[in-house]
Formats: sequence, structure tokens, C-alpha cells
Amino acid sequence: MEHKKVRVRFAPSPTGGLHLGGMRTVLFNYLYARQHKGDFVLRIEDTDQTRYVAGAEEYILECLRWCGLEADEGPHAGGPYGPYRQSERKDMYRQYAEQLVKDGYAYYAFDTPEELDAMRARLKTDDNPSPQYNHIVRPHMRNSLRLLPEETAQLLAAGTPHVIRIKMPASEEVAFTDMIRGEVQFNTGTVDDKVLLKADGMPTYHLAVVVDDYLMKISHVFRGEEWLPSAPVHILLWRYLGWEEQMPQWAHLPLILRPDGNGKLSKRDGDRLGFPVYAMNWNDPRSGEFTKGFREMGYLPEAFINMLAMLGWNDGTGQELFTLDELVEKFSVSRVHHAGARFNIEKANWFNHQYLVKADNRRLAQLLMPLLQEKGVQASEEYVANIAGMVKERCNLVNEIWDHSFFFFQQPETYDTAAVKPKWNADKRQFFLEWGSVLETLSDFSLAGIEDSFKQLATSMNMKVGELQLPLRIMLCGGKFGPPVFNIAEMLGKHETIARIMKAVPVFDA
RNA sequence: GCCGCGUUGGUCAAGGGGUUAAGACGCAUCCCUUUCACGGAUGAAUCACGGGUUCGAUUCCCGUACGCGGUACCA
Repeated sequence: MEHKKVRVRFAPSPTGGLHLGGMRTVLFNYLYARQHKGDFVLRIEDTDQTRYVAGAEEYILECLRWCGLEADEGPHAGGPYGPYRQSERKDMYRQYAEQLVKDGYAYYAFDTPEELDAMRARLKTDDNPSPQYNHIVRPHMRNSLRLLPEETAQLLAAGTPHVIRIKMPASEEVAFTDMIRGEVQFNTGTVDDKVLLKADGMPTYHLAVVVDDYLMKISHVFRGEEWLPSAPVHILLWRYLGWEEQMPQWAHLPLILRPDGNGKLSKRDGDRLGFPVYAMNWNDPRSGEFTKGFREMGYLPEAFINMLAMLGWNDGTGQELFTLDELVEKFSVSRVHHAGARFNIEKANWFNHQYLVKADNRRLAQLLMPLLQEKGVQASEEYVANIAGMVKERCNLVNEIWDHSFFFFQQPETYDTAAVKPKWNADKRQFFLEWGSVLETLSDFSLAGIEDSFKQLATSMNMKVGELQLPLRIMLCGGKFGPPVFNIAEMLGKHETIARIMKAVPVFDA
């Protein structure tokens, strides 16, 4: 068992956008697999036909691709343990459920949804708000445990709709060692008789995970903490199916919580608080609802991943910036925090800033192109790259580069005159007019050339350089922002610089 | 209700019987810069509560409180 090859899986259900928590589960699976030279499998858990959403699977694949966390096996890549969509494996599950019935670990239940509702309504009290179908109530329901064998046989023969439920022992301790939490124990008496096979012949999650993890030789399961309560069901299934020796090791990851208040982070929180929750834009074909994702908001995938990794894990040294390779090398399950972590968009922005500053300018230019096109701007990639390099350190998101550099692409329409007018006078006006003609004849329109001419003229006119820089900035940008002024002038080029000065002077005069 | 998992500054968190209880984000002040940012410096701010155990508990044990998760023919 210790020598078993590491095989992990990410098993989402294709029902909508992939959010933060899901992506972090992907990450941890990926890190563990790579670290142990194992396999990372993607399995689509689409056993609920009613929740199927067109495009969700492709969307998930694209999210993994964006982050560079692609699976080795899956519906997209194939592999020796396919098919990797549970809907395509439908026929494989029934036999296991039947075997469990035969072995006395499960039973047929013929209760209709209405009968189940009635049972719950009848048993519901303040002390027991959600009655379970368990060892206490099952003797009173329509199932093969209570019915005579011939009655059951008859119902079955007649094709009566039925499910197969696991028969949880009345009181047995089920314990296991969670890789993150250590010893965890449950009493089976508190767990209900989960449905394993639904009336439509599809397995539920509980049966499908166990069967598929077994068939796909999964060695370690990383999943959200919300699955912890159903772990005893899964463990019993492994045991009842006779596969306990092959059972994977469990690791229940802490949840990612809302930044404010209480509860698990949801898409709604993002909408309400104005930050993304999904990895990429998601357009729900059913509701028509559109949700913005990290990618389109201008986050870099490496920053996104780094941020996700630090949400619940750290290496103990205080280091916060890690490349994917470093994470692969340093990740350790024992250092995963036990408690849930509140998501903090400010910190996410800081991570992105770190990577944005380090990012290659050509790449930033390419990422920016769609936005520029949207703004109706035409510029060469080289020009955009230079500009991105100039302003990126004052941005958190790729998309913010525009907000800090738009004046490179279009002349100011309005000016922050309040910042210049109080100190605007004839001398300054004269200075800019003269400097304009100096620039005309300037052969060396380089940063140094521009700056020197500016300073020389200022000195010769007995004026303070510092007091002239702000007006110049406002002439060129329209306001008090942007990179160092002379850099802007250089980037704009001689003609544009002069044009902007001449355009602004009368505005300042007015 | 029941079951499970948690609880170190506003947030992410290190630490783990004796520490001035790291670091990061954010915030504040200052320096740099006649824009903004970056960078630098400084600062405010934390061991949920109550019992044990111990010479000594933030750290170990037990309770309590609080939070979260689960309690579907959803995953």
C-alpha cells in the first residue's frame, strides 16, 4: 500500500462556474500528484441528469488549462481507466449495488418521493428538524428489509421504481485517519441510509465515488471539508465491497469562507462585494446570468494559483511567493491549516501586483490588446509593451494598466486645471511656449535630451524646475498621475508632446 | 435538534509549556518623489471563555461558548 502509485483525481460536477474552492482543490491534487510523480485524473461527476449544464465541462477544462493544471487523464485526454464521465459509466454501477444487496449491506427501497415527504413531515419535530431514513425508521418503510421476499420479488418483477440504499449499522464506530485532521470517528447510528442507486438507474455520488476511485486506482482523495460527514458511508462501502485494502487515503481540505459574516464563500458574495469568485467568466445558459471571473478581471494565473495555495497552506518560513514548481516541491499535507480561511480580495490583489510587476511586458501587451480594441485604440504591441512596463508597478490588475496609461493613446480632453491655475502666470506660459520651439529643433529627443533642455531653459529663465513639472504633467496627461513626466514626453514623441503643450496653454490661460 | 470539524491582531497566519507571541495583507504616520505608485522607517492591533495538570499555560486535558459543515433519489 505504501508503494502504491500516487493517483489523485479532481471530480467536479458540471453544473456551473468553477469557483475558488474548486480551483484550490484542483491545485492541491495537482501538487500532490506532481510531487509524488503520480497521475492526476479529471473525472466528470454528472450523475444528476437534472442538473446538467451545457458547456460546463468545457469550461472546467479551460479553467485548468488557464492555470496550467491540466489533468493527465480525463474526458479530454483519455486514459487507461476511461470513460471519465460517470454518465458514460452508468452500466458499471448497478452490479455493485446489487452485490451489496446480496451481501446484506444494502436493500431495495420502493418508497415514492411522496412517501418520503410524508415520513419526514410525520417525524419532524423541533428536536428533530430533519428526520433521516435510518435504522430506526427503515422498519416502517416500503423496502426489502421489511417486505416479504416474495413481495420484493414481485415489485421488482413488475418494474416498480426503486432505489438501493446502504444499510447503516445501528451502532458501530467507523474511524479513519485523515491526512489533514488526524483521527476522525463517527458512529454509524447517526448516519442515514444513503441512496446508492437512484430510481433512474444512475448511482448517487456516494456509490459512484467509491466504485470509480476503486476502478481508477485512486490512492489519495483531496476534497472539501463538506464531504467529511459522508466519509463513514464511503469507508463502509469500501469495506462492504471488499476493497478496504485498496482504499485511498483521505484529506479533507478546509473551506474557503466569505470575507464578511459567516458561511462558505459563494458566487453571490462576489456579486455583492464586487470581486470574482469564479476562475473565469461564466455565462449560465439556463438563467442567462453572466458572472465575471478572475481571468477576465485581469488576474494572472500564476498569481491566482499562488494566492490559492496560501489560502490554507504555508511552508512555515514566511515565504509567500512561490512558483508552481516551488509549490510542487514544497507542498505538504501536514502543513495544511485545519480551519477554514476567509477570502480576502485585497490580498489577492497584492499577489497579482507582485506577479504583474515581474511579468514580461510583451505578454502584458498581448493580454491588453482585447481591452484596447474595446476602447477603439490602435497601437503596436511594442508600444503597448513599453507603456505597460512603465505603469505596471502602480497597478494590481492587468486591466488597470489602461486606467494608468490611457493618455498615451489619446490626448487629454479635460485638464485638472485646479492643480495648475493658482500658480499659472505669464512667465510659465512664456516658458512652455519657448520650450516648445526648443523641442522643435531638438535633434536628440531622448529622455536625457528632453530633460536637459527643460532644465537648461528653466535655469536660463530663472525659474524653478520643480514648479514647471506639474504643469507639464497636466499638459501631457490631463491630471496628476502617470509615470515620470519626461518619460511620458519621450514615449509620446516630439510632435505629440509639442502638440499637447500648445493645446493646453490656452486652456490654462482661460 | 443530532453528528462532525474548527477557534492566535480586521484578514491570511508562524509558533507550541518559560518568547518583547514571527511574518504578510490592510490601516495610520513619516521619509523618498513637486503626480501617483514603488521602496524605506515607525506605529496601532491577537492567543474565545471557564476549570484543571504544572513551579509555570497561548501551547496539554476537560467543559462551555461561538463559528462552520453535514443531516436530499445534489454533488
